[in-house]
Amino acid sequence: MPRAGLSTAAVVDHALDLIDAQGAEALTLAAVAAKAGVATPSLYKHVSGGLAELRRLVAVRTTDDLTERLAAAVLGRSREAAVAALLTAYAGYADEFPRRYAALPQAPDPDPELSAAGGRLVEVLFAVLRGYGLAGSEAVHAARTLRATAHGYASLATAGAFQLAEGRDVTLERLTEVLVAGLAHWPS
Amino acid sequence: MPRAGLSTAAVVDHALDLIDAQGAEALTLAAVAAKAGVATPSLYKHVSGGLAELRRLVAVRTTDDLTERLAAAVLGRSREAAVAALLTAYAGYADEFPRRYAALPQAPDPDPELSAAGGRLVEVLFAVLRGYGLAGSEAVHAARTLRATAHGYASLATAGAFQLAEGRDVTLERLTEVLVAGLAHWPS
DNA sequence: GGCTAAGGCTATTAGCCTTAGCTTTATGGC
DNA sequence: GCCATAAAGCTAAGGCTAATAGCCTTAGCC
Repeated sequence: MPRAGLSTAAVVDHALDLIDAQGAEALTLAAVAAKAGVATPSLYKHVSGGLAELRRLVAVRTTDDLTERLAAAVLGRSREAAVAALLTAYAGYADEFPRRYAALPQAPDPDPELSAAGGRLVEVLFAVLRGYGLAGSEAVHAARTLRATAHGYASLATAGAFQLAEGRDVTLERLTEVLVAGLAHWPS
Repeated sequence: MPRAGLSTAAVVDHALDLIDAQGAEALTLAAVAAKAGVATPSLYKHVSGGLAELRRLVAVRTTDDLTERLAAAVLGRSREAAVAALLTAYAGYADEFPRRYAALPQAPDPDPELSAAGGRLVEVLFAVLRGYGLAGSEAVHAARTLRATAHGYASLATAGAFQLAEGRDVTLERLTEVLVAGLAHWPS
């Protein structure tokens, strides 16, 4: 029995493929093992915590991917342009990988690694807010506002909540305008 | 074997109890049956679609409960007061039943009944927007903005994403102010 | 050449969902 | 008051999954 040459990262790759193709429900150790050409228990050599840890790893990977995109999008921009680019990139990621994004909240509850990934994402938001001269507690509230807005839109969009004929793009534009205006006249 | 006097609604009640107490992961037909004092297969008499349908029913019930709260909160208010009351009520519901709210996106994907429940919720938002003279397509975009904001905040709050020391209440205040201002000067 | 560690495997257990078919209870009409 | 029938429960069984235990083999290094 030749080695399959698996690794933790490769297992996560297969997991993401499964989720993207069939949704979070389809993420099962048996399915991942089949994709990897390996027996189910062998996965425990790379993902010792079993299914729960795999879900956690998927969430961390997704969050980090998203963070990278956001960082690239805001690079070299500031204020309105940065906020607009951020929201566009955020929504774009969710649009490109809807099932993956929808699977994010499936991760086990309070996890240090996932929190750290969230922290890295928030750092990008803080960087954008620096252009508005926001710091300290108000920057925290503004960052939460930014994140809540982006996540709320992405979450509803991927969940198929926007069923009326009106284009989602326009909604995102309006949302962006409201947010930009709100940051420009931040209440404090 | 005396009758347990079960009904679809009672099954959903038990499901909600389980979710509230132990999270969405704990929602299993076996556990519901145990709570109801019934053998597992008996549940199929009331929830013919099995676990998937139960999850769907839970989501519908939760959405309707939330809608009722929102409707009560905005009753007799308009404009800023209505928006503030709406967001407070929305966040309050998620805060009171965090696991139930977090379980919402677990429902099977495109479902007519759940869509209808979502539609009823959106009707409340439209009612609030009437105070702003918004109608037609712009009202749709504004309603989505409203919903995305409320859901984004609630979703992140229940997921434990707000870990810094700053109070969530203040964040919600800021979010409300931004939204109120955005609606007052709606871009169109 | 041999040792060690890592990466596979099979076998097994336990828990769950689901279907099928039987039995009992309650109810409504006569 | 009795009986037919539908609803509501049951047991039994099948199939899927995660997870653990214990074994075997490969790869690499001393």
